[in-house]
Amino acid sequence: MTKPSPGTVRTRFAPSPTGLLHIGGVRTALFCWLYARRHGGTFVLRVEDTDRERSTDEAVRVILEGMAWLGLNPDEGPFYQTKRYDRYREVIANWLQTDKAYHCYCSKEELDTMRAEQQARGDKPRYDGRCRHGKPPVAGVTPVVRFKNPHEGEVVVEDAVHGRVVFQNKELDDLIIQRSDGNPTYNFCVVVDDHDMAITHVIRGDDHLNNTPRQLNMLRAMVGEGGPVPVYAHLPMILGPDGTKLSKRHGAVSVLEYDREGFLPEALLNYLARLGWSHGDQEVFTLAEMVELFDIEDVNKSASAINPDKLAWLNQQHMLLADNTRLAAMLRPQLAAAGLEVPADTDLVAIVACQKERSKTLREMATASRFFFEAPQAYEEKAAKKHLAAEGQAALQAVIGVLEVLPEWNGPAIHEAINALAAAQGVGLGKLAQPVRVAVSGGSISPPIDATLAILGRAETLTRLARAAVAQG
RNA sequence: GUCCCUGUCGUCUAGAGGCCUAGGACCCCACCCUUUCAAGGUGGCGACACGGGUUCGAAUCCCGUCAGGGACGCCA
Repeated sequence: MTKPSPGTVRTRFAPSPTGLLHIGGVRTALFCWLYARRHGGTFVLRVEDTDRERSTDEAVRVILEGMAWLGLNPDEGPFYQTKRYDRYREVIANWLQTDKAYHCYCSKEELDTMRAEQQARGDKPRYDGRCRHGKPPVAGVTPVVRFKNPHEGEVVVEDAVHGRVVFQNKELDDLIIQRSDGNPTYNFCVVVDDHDMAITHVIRGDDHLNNTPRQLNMLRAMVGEGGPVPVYAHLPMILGPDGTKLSKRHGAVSVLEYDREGFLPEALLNYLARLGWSHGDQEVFTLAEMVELFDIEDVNKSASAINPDKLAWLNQQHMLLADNTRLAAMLRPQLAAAGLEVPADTDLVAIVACQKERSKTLREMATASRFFFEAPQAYEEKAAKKHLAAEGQAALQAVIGVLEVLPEWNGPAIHEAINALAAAQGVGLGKLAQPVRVAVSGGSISPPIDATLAILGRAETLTRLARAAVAQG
């Protein structure tokens, strides 16, 4: 395949708002977006809402908000198919007139019977074309419109990820392009839109590979035999962690849920990019690197299961890379969701700085940071037993002694003071740090004690130490 | 049932006939570092679905089998 020249590439992401946008759709959107960015092209967003029964405003909202959150902004659109009905009717009228389509009066029951018979014979169920050569209108029945698919020959799909795939026209049938209620159908609208929007690369899930020959036949009805057709690229499916189809139980949740759970958009995107695509041994990619390195030719053919552990790991990798001020702003809503009030003078950036290497997500970070905002209600039993007994009490008193008189309250000063005390007493740092940790955090886990106390402030630190120093019997 | 697609560690992947004793990553385990937890470092466990060909040589090419998935709607 020849490389597209700059500025000519046009890709589209065409979700249908019948379910909430989940990571399967996001991966498709990402590859479309990356390909357009990589080749200096145009990324189009088109909402395929011709199924008016099942499309919801909520689903449309999730698509728009989700893509905005991820930064996958369209260069054109969103377009809505329901706003293009005049155009679809125009094409259908033209096809009816030029004998490329015809009215079909078959009832649902009739079609069901026909399919049942075919199944019983071991045939592939397909419309047998009984109305194809003109049948008198049936009174009181509004006909559907069917496309006249060629009977002979084959359709060749030159797929960018699967290679050449050949279908026989005799396997296809005359599909309905307009329902009896007048609404056009999916496969038809896709063809008209991809043509009208001058899409050069159709990148979508490989569940659409089987639709491609029908679409190619209709496209040729529009542009003629030698007319331009887009490059097709059918991406492998994404499966749930157990290797089965993505479902509500695992993974098929709204993409916005990942925001709520404290994932970074670039981490999700990085994770999704590595599903079916790779660049040597590299695991962590910035958005810029993905744009620079991505190519549809390097995409795999086989389906892949999502791995929540790896997503979490990648999220931490990206937090480590991210700017602390930005992370602090993202941490705020997580703290609020955890029911914590953040005083105006809190140094969230300092909290982020010491927590990000010990958190997989921002939600985890919020949870682990609770004690910065609330004094411990109780001490973790095991930790208290071990560190707040007689020996611990003495350690706390000694620490209180040096911290009370510390001239400056900052990390290095605290570090030095406690180190000096440990040296003077001839004990390891742990002997002092652990009791302090339990006293201020309520448990045995926290960032380094000097950073922790610096953030907490002198007054709060001394209050908590004093309380712990007498708390245990 | 018919047609189409896919098959490398548990998972994501590298691999374009000799660089493969099959590499990396997540997970798990051990050790190092260490003030706890992490992060980081080192090492370990662990795969070419099966059977036939082609070839001096096959994870790689061909055929078959098996397994998984998709499509077959007045859903998209």
